[in-house]
Amino acid sequence: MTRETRKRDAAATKAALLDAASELFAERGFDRTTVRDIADRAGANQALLFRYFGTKDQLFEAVVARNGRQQLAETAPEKLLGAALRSILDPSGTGGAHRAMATYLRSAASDSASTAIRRQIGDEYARTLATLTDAPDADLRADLVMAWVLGIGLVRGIATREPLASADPEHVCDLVIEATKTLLERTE
Amino acid sequence: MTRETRKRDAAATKAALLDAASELFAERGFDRTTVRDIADRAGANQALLFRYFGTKDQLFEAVVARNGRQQLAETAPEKLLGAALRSILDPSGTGGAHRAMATYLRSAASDSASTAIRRQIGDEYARTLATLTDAPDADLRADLVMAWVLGIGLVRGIATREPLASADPEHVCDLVIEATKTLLERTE
DNA sequence: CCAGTTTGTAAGCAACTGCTTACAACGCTA
DNA sequence: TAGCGTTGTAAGCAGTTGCTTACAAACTGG
Repeated sequence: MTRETRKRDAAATKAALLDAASELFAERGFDRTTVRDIADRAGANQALLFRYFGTKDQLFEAVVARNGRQQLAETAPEKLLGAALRSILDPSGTGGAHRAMATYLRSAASDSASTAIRRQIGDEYARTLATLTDAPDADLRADLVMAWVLGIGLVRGIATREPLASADPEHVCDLVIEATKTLLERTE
Repeated sequence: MTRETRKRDAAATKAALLDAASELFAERGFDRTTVRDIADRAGANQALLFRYFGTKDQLFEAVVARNGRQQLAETAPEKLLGAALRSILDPSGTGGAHRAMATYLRSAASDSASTAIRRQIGDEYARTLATLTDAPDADLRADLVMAWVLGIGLVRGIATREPLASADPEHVCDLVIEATKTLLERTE
């Protein structure tokens, strides 16, 4: 993993670039992350980034695709809301989930080619959430739930508003899930 | 207002810059808005922008301060949630409210000096919302409500997820307000 | 009418951006 | 070992960014 042991190993370099990009996009968003930063953190040369991924946009797509799928595959439908909430609420959570949301959030304002892949990830989350209600407008309600999770991540992790930012995750979870029940159970 | 009639009018130029900046920051966020764009839309010279506002950051502060206060002063506390929701849901709403939220959203990832002023605006919204409940953790619940509004704006206006993006505003309003009642009324 | 201040303009600077190119070092195969 | 595709490197290009400077034009007070 250190740079000494990785000489002439394309796969490892590729992975290192992907990892570095994943971290940086989550930390700073798309715009504020430069290809030089990514290459530096990966301990690789800038030019390799373009050789392997073509373009900064395409690198972003690769990152989002990898992280999003991974996290989604790991949680059961009825636990997705709780899991997503907890992962966004737990500051120590550097796992895939948190990073997927953070990336989504911090790059939400960038309307590059990556829009497509972002939408796709969102679709998969929403579709899963929609199975939790049998209201006729299930998809809309699922969108609203997702919006809430994202909003909480926004307020907590980026705007770092108090008291939300340092509130007890379980307490917040309770409040949101309770209110969400109202949203999901009312059948018009 | 046209450029012909405004020759040597510092106040008007300043206002035009402020207006142009307000629009552009709301449309594209802080990072993706250039000082050249702002000056162009205002029909003013770039250098004046720096003469009057000092720095791009400070211009942003001026914009956010002006818009946020203005909108907040215009709506009664108990109608703030509905108003904020409606203004974020109505695409034709080019008024101050919509713009304040959009600006907050699209520049959420930018951690420049403008962070302070953003936080301040957020505080004022949250404080108003907190008056709507008498729960001991009123501030936290207010933050959650605000997070939801912002999240909806994010999903609808930036990610443009369907079906939320083109859903009937009133219907969405009903769903959210209903669920919010649960959140605000439960006294633990 | 003339000095002095205010308002507007044009040009440019230094830093940074995504991306490219020319080339060296390496390792496999024949 | 000679040849050749793969991997890594250094330098740079063209465009954009925030911001500054030097200067012209307009207004104002004496």
